[in-house]
Formats: sequence, structure tokens, C-alpha cells
Amino acid sequence: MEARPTVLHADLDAFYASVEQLLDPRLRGRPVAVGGGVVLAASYEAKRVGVSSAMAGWRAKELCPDLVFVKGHFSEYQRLSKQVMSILGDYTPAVEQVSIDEAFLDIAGSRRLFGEPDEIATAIRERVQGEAGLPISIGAASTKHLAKIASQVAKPDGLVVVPPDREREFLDPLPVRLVWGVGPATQARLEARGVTTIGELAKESPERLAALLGGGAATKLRGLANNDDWRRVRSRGRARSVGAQSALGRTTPTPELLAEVLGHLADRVATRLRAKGRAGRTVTVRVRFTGMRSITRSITVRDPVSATLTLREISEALATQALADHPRERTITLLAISVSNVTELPESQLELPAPGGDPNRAGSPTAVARLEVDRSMDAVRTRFGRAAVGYAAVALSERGAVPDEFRELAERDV
DNA sequence: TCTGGGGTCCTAGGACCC
DNA sequence: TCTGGGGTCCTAGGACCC
Repeated sequence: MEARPTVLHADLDAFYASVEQLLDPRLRGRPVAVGGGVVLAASYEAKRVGVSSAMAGWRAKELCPDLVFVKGHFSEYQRLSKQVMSILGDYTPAVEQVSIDEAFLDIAGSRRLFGEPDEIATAIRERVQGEAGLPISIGAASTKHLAKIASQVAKPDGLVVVPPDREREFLDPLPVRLVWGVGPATQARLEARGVTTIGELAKESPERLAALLGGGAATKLRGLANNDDWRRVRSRGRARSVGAQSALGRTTPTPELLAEVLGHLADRVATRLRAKGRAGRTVTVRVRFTGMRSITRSITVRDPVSATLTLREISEALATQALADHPRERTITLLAISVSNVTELPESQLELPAPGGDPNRAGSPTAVARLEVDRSMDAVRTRFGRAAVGYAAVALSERGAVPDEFRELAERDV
């Protein structure tokens, strides 16, 4: 273990909201929420009175009557994120971007050039503020986990360096919720046993934790609480699954509705897969009922799927089955498709026509024809934009959903 | 009026194979 | 004839993260 903090975690503060305040000076110092029906991001002025992301718009307004809603400048988020990541890359090649607004840096090899961790972190913060106009918090420590906790403690607009000889002292009094992997459910279970701080978690017996959380989770959590974190900073690989979902409000699931919504989702997912020359063998459909209860149905097929129509047919069959299994549920609130078991799209799907009309068989005339239609459509869209062409049933009724640009911000490379 | 949309990983049981 | 033990894959659900 390195005897100095060599991992930085850099985290832009209230990113989307900060960008809006940067773009429109009138918003500075005021509580701002990006979004409308639902809060996608909140400024610190809004967070202070309890507004948080994913909160229903009406609820946020209730908590904060002065709240200003803005629609969001999604291309600016993308641009500024790239600019910030590029600044980070000036200090080390080992940058692991976690999301649009967050990254780990391994600065073990940067000391000669740029100085001690606190000097590097300070320089980064000044440059991000000066060049991009955005506040960024940084945590510096010997491991990723600890660096991440340090940046959370540093927020907003701060820097926290944890010296290696004071890690326990730093960690022990903090709430368990700061441990990576402890969400509301785990927190509640731990607190029911009187475990509220990381120090208490670290002292828990392995047996008691395993009984409470299951063996795997217990081992992982004890490790993190004891600061045994071996994870390296490494650039992020490709996504292992691709999905899309649509919240529907309260809706009656007619066959027509399934066809329309799943058609749209299949189109999004399959288009992304084809764009990267990939396909997936496992298709999972999720149906959510009122009260956030949700179920999934999945199937793993022999030949990887990337044709829109094939994905749509499989999804409709799975959704229909899921609904048939729950005949008493009359209302659904969300439909989702996910494709996993992702591999390269085999060339054989185009080159080796097989006999028979089974669209699920790679190389069958039907399968080849479907992919050809898809490729033509992909090409038209590349030239004229997404709305230029689509399946008839997919002519998406705008359900007041989140704009596509926002979806794209969260997409990972397939 | 219960909150969007993109993901990852883990668990547990069953099927199937050797 | 019943028994073992290990490994892999698949499905469903759950928790978590940004």
C-alpha cells in the first residue's frame, strides 16, 4: 500500500444546476431545478431545503416555493463535461470516468511533475473553476472508496485530503450511508441493529453481518468499512447491457399500448446495438405496477439479437406473459427492455443465408431482410436525423416524457 | 400524485452435464 | 439402484449507483 494519498475523486457540484447558473446569471444564488414533472437535478440552494433529484416536481415546489424550474441545456452538459475531463487528463493518463460529472484519478506517477496530492487537487479545482466556470469537489486518499467518501464530505466546492495515518480517525464517525453499496435498505437493517457509523460497522462480527445482509454483501461491506479496497483506477470498459424504459403514468396495458411502447423502446435499444456492431442474446422486459412493484421476464435465445422487429416481437411476448402471470394487476406505470449477454454482431448473420423463414435464426432470409431494413433506416437517420423515418406504430406520442437528449447523457458506450 | 432513465452486481433455485 | 459432488447456464428478483 502506497504511503500517501494517490487516488483522487473529483465530483462536479450539482452539475446540471451549476451549468444553468453559469449560463444564466439571474439564476445564481437562487434555488434551481432542472426538469419539470420530475427533478433531474437541483442546485445547492434547493438541496438545502430538501429538494433532491428524482423528486416529483409538485413535491419540490411544496418544499421550496421559490424554486425556479429550467428545461435544461443538455448539449452544454455534454460539452462542459468533456472540457472538465480533459483538464483532469492533463494531470494523469489514469482517469476513470464514472459518470458525466465524476471521475477517479490515479496520481501516483504525477508527483514529480505536478507536486503533492493537495497541490494537484487545488490546481485542478482552480482550473475547472477558471476555465469551465464550475465548482468541483475533490477527495484525496489512498483508495478509491476513501477518496469518494472524502469528496462527499468536501462538498460543496471543497477539498478533503485524508492522510494515510489518519484514515481510521476520518472514517469512524461517518454515517454508514457513505459506504459505497449501502443504500436505504441496508442502512435501515444496520440501524435496526444499532449500527449507524462506519466505525461501528467495521467492528461488527462477520457472522452477525452475514446473518443480516448475506455472505457476499457482508464481506464486501466489512472490507470497505475497514478500508481494504483493492480496486484499481482503470478506464471504463464497454457496457454489458443496453436498455431503455418509459414511465407511462397509470395506464391500462392493451395490446396496442404494448406494441407502441415496446416498439419504441426496441427501436432505441436495437439502434444503439447496431451502431456499435453488437447484439445480445438475453432479452429482459420489466413491467412496473402501481406502488412501484415490478416484475421481470427474460429469455436467452441462441442467436444474438440486434434487429428492431425481432427485439420487439420477443419483448411483446415477454410482456404479455408477465401480464398474464399477474391477472389482478389492471394498471401499469412503466415498461422497460434490456438486452444483455452482449457480443459482437456476427458477420455470419449477413453472409450465410440459412434455409427457413425463422426470424430468430441467424442467416434465415427473414432475419437477413430485417437487418437490411434496419441498416437502411439507420443510414437515413444518420443523414437526416432520428425523426426522419421509423416504424409506423412507433410514431411516438409525446407522453410528456424526458427529452431524448437527457437519455443520451446517461448512455454508456456499448 | 408516490419518482426518470441509464446502468452494475449479487443471490438463489432449477436444469443439465460430467 | 441410489448416491455424490462440482460446474455452468438460465431465470427472477433485489439493492444500489449516477
